[in-house]
Amino acid sequence: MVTDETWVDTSPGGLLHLLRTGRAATRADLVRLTGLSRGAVTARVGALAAAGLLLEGADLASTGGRPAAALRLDPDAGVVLAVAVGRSRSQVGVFDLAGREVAGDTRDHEPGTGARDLMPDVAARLGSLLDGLVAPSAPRARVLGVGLSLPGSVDPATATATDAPVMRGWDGVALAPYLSPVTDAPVHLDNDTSVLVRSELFGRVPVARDMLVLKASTGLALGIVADGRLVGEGRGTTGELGHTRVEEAGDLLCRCGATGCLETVAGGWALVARLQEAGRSDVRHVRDLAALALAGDPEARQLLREAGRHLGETLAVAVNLLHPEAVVVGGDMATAFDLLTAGIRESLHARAHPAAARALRFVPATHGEAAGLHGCAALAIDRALDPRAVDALLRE
Amino acid sequence: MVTDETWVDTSPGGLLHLLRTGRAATRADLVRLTGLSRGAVTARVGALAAAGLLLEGADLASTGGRPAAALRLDPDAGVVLAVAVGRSRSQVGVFDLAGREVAGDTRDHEPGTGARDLMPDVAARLGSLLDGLVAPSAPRARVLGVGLSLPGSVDPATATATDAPVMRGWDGVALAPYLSPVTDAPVHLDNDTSVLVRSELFGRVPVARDMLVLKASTGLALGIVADGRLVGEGRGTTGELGHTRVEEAGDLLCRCGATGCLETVAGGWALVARLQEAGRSDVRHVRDLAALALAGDPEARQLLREAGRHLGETLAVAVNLLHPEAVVVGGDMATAFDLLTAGIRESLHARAHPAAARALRFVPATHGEAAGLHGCAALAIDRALDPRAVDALLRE
DNA sequence: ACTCTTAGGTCATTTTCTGACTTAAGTGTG
DNA sequence: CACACTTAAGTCAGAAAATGACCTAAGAGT
Repeated sequence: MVTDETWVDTSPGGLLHLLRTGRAATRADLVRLTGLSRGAVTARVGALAAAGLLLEGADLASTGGRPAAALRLDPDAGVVLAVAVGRSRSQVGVFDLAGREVAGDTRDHEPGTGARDLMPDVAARLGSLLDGLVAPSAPRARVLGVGLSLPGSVDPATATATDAPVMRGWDGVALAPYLSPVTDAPVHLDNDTSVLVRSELFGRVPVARDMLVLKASTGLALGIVADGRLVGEGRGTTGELGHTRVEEAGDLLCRCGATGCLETVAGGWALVARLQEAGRSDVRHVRDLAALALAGDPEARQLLREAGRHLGETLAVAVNLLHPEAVVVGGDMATAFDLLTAGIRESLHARAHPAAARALRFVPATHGEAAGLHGCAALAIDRALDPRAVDALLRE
Repeated sequence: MVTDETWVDTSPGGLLHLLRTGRAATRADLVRLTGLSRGAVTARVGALAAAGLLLEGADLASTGGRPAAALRLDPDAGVVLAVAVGRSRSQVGVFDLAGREVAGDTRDHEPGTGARDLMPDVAARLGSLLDGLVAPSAPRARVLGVGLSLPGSVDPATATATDAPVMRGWDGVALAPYLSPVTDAPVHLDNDTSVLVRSELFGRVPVARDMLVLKASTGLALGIVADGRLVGEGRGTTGELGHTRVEEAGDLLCRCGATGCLETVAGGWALVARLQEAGRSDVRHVRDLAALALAGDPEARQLLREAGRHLGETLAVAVNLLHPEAVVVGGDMATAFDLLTAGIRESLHARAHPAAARALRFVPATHGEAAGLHGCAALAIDRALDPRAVDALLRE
């Protein structure tokens, strides 16, 4: 194995990538980082600017000499579409290339709604969002890609769900065709947790080079970032956390059909079920549960904290194995961040290596409720502005 | 994040890397893989051959046209030294650049022997191994590097152990100076498990792009390979498996000072202790235990199988999280591979996702008892023949 | 014997990069 | 407040490197 972490892509697309990810901001930075000569950098930057991808911003503060001109991607060089489909909710949005939401729409649907029913609706909503945009003259022409996420395993190559037990009516359905009325830009599908991880890594030097991204929602999943990269990127699956058998779950029946899964004691669906059994029929969704807890409901608080404790026990193995610096908490339960992490911390300190547990920081997902959607946008943008894609664009 | 898995290093060193790792064997392969023109490849191959790094082997079988000339690294362009220090044993060796052991020596030492006592001995043994070599005229001059491994955490940058609770007398001692009488080639230190993983990845297309490498020896550790790369490479630590608290261990006191660690029910030291308590004072080491089990001793077999079961329970979390294709089993317990994996399989099927567990293959470590040592050699070779190092060499 | 296929070398042309020179635009100082 | 100093960035001739058309080599198939 070669430690090529010092390697930098010196192609024009590579330079744009350095600028996009915040590792460089000026031509001088690029010269330093790439080892390229000033001339070569000037030429590449010129080409990127000519292609309308790069903007020369205001001068930065001087550091004792001539102030550098800030370079940045032109966020309006195009837009991407983002679609995050959940069990009972779908979010769609239009994003600029800086990853900012330009327009968006969230709608609930009946759990169990299949692709054939939901996707035309998604396409229609995307279409009207695009039509509603004022600024760009011909917005549809400038759609550079679509990022789509689903719970469960997907095949990114064909943009098809492959194993989505929670999403009946999606397995094996090719999703790209549904979007053809809106755009013929490439459609990228990934797992909902992968996409959550992406939203944390997008366009900046990440919080930590090694971290875990917990998606605590209806189900439980874990994304792993090692050396600043998403582990298993492009495989369309992420860490199954929810269906590991744990002692405390005993013989409780899980929605996956097995018994004793972690989800039965710490998954959102199980917590909601527990409240409902206790007569709280107003609680229909994890979001309701989290809201109740935030409002001070003792039962909900107790449940979430307990869930955190159970979660922490399994998480401890991951922490020991990977020695991450941080745990990012996303998903619907993350609304009650403090409660959940308090529980996790508790059992982590009991179960994991003391040094590893102590050093751990807990951070809420950057974009909160819309983190998944932002991740979908990040997916599409990263693909559209992939160094090699940009190079190909410039060659035209 | 950019999926640069399709990226290939087209520098001369990059070509050598492609040849070394078995992804290319002929000039034509290199042309196909790199997209470089024939001329460019010819020039680079020529330069590598002129530097004495590359050998033109016999012609390969024709595939309907002129047979291709096989290119391969000259395995005798240099040697590397390998040193694997364990709790009670040190292995040293001289390896050619193809990773073949040219000379080696294994010696037991008193557990607890410090660096100050052992390292001069290691250096002396390396010196006499080198002196004993017949083939190369001036062998010491051709030592391209030293690979060294220790149990516990290390700082690769300074070649110093940072946290080796099992290895008192090694913490904070810079190891490179001890080897200066033998060679002034660079000394590379890594964790024993990292090095085990390296031995699996070295010089070939790996068994699986995603796999776990279990080191089951006195202690328990896990190396993770995702997308063909060692996760956390260069951090000098690997997956702590042994010190995760598990239910079954109850309040058993671990050698780390805590209670309830997995090691207390599945670590080699604990199994040996258990046999000794039962009056089997002839069993002093995990190797004795494994040997007994292989010889049919029912008590030893029972213990190993049980250890496998405990191990599998924690391993299940890793399997669910990472969906590996294979688990490579190394370490002293791996001698009793069948017993151990039978136990692991059992609880894995009970605890992990059925699909993930079913697809899993169990494979013994390629180099058996000497896997760690081979890994040390692999470390030194990979560093010495790193594309950028080779490029630098050619520029001279 | 011949044609086809694949491997591999050669070299003039083209592409690309460097590196010295120049301009620009700020800071600090006597 | 002129003047040296520092940092940023553009320009272009010369140097370096890659390409791609053309060539030879050496087997298989018929």
